[in-house]
Amino acid sequence: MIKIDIANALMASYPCSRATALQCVDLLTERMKQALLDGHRIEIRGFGVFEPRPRKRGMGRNIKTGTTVEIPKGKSIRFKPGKDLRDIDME
Amino acid sequence: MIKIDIANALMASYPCSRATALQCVDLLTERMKQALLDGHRIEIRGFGVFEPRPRKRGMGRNIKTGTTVEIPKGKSIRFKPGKDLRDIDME
DNA sequence: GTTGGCGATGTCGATCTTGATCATGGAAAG
DNA sequence: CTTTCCATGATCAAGATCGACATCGCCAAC
Repeated sequence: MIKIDIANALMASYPCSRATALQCVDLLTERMKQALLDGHRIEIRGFGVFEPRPRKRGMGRNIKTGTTVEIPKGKSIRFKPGKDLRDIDME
Repeated sequence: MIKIDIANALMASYPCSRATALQCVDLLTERMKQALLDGHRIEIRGFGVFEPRPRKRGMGRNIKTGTTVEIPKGKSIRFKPGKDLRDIDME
């Protein structure tokens, strides 16, 4: 599923042009992205929680060099699936 | 940031009632949730990728019992931040 | 059709995950 | 807007998983 599919889902419930639907999706993702970059946690009950976390790890590995490289950045976004998404049964 | 904040952001760009904005957000999250439960990967360039992954682990630990408990489930949703969200500098 | 974000690879250690419970607060109803 | 409801956070331990880097191919986005 890509952005267009989400837009189509929106169009199905709220009749509007595809361009409008895409802009809507883009707007929401952009807002969420900005909020995360701003360090805010996004919590959507029943879906999940996006949370910016400081990364404590400080090392990685480079294939070609084979040496341990330091990880300069110290943040990452963690997504914690909500109740509905955690209740997945393996098929 | 919670659902209402996202709805407000939508209302700011697309004048509509709060109820409509909330329904819109709820609709999108619901669609994404269903897609994930259906095993589909959701890829939004520049934001991130939601991907259902089979969990290979099969054990954990329970505090109260203090015993090793088996993890029955074998799936979880992984969110991989896109380029814009990975480029976070620690403040 | 063109651009460029994203996946996979390999290593190795820090991180995450699962479960149950109480408290907090997101979410929905009056 | 206020109140109620129930999902979510933290916790403990052990073990599996993720992550970063660089590059090419692929596909999302324009």
